[in-house]
Amino acid sequence: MNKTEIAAVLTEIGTLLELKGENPFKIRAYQAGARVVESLGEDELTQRIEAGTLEEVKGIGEALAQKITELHTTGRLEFFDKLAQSVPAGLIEILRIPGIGAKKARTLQEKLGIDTVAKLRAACAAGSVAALDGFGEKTQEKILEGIRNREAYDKRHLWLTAAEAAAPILAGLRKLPGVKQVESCGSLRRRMETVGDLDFLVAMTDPAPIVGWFVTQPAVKEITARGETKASVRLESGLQADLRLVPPEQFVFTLHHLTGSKDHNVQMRHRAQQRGLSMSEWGLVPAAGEGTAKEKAEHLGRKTDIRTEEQLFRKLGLAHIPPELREGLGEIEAAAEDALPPLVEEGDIRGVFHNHTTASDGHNTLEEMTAAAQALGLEYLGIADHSKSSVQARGLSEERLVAQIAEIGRLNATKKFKCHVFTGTECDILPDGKLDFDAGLLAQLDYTVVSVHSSFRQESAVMTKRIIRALEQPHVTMLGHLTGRLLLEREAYAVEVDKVIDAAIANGVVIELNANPSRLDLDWRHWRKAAEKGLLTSINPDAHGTDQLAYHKVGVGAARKGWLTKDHVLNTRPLAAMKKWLAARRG
DNA sequence: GCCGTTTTCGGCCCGACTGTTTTCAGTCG
Repeated sequence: MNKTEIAAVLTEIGTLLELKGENPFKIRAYQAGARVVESLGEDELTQRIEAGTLEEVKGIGEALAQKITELHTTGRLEFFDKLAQSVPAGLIEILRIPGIGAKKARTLQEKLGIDTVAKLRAACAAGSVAALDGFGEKTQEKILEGIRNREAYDKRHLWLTAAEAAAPILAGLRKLPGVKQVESCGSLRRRMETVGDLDFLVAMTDPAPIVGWFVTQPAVKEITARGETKASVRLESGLQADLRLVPPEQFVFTLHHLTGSKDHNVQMRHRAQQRGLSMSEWGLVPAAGEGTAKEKAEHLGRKTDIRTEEQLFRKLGLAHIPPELREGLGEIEAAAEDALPPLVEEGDIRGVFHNHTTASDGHNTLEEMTAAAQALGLEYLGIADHSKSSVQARGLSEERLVAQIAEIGRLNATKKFKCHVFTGTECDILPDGKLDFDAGLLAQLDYTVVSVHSSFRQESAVMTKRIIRALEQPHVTMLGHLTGRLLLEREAYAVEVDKVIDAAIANGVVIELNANPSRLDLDWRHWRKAAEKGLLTSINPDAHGTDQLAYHKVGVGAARKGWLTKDHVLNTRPLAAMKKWLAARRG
């Protein structure tokens, strides 16, 4: 089993234990274990299992190490099989209905024999759920509503979709009287590739009008909770949006808390404890003494001199950790040693490669794309239309590509645009690893992106060999969307990413960070290690229209999550340096 | 089940909101 599959089993064990009413801390240990396994490299996991050093990893003890090893080597786990048999499969689905936790799910099963969503719906319709102790009419109605909406509500949303939904709400909140500070938190602020819900935090003096404004926004479909300092709504798109209101002196603590991630927060609280402090959304207060964290924070509130996250981190002896890095993957250790990298920024991007025009499946002409790139302040634009085998995308024949090279040459010569256009292609990697164009033609281009667009279902070893073979061909500049995933739509194809990374480094090939919001491929989780090994990336919008050229900004978010600096990103180089680099690469 | 510069046992975050209660349990984040 690979690490993703193992992590899924550990997570499911956690869920099953929850349904059995097990010790909550044991459940948390399995969930934490799953996250730790997911964060390890595939190679590292294998090596540790072989060397028996799995227990050295924080969060994995004797029991988890044994179970992970069994899963990795045999692909099965007796403990899990027995556990799964003892819990009806339908209960897990019932647990996903909002308002139903482990306790309620168990009650439903024990008292009414409910172990599927269908039975639950029938019981609600018959009114027998409302008659249970601890349940009532409203709960029953909420469950029915939850069953009706679960598809839309379960869904996560692309980062850009969430960002676009959040923008008008943020802007509106900022304009309200009495509002001092506003920020969106959670995975949106951490720039995760997908977002489950929106979290808005407001520093203010009078909550009532703000809550009133929030729940009456045009995009609001349903109000799910409305209190003094909190409100939750469901937007038309299915996105949930939460609002939190705090006094100004508490803002920074709640901002950090709601930004997360959970793992990061756990580690931060631990660090605070080591310093005799207690950290929470309420404040950073002495751990000793009577009273809750909230009471102490309220008592100290006006006296605290911490107003920014920089100050909050400094109080714990840490350099400022950008939100993108707060995943509990070593950022606190690095911040303690002042070893956090200076992350690449949107403004560092000087030009973009891998863009399409109407010559293949783009929506805008060469000139329109160039004008749009210039309007974005970019110094250069790389065209990379599809090659002949991508028939569905009107891939260019050799003749049409030669004609396009000439056309781009003429456009550059007119000096009509300050933005320079580089000639290129997105050349198909054929199923056997050969390229769709021969080396003679590729040599005439400024650069070549090679990508897989067919035979997605090849075995992992075959796919890996196929891609590596392509990287070894002359005149290959970059590898496009390494795994071919489409977020929330299509899984990555089976491929050994680490081996492809090593081959790219060996052949001096760049691996793109495809910045299309549905791709963000190669995934940010790989970049830190890959960059340390010497891999270079290019943040490519893969724009199929002028409106998509700015996708590189989304890609910068993913690059930042991957700990990348300006030096790791090829297209932060100015035009002259870029020309020189490409010329040297062509040899 | 994990962890330890309070180290092998006893913690492990905790408060808001809801719906059900009649003082609180369950869920959620």
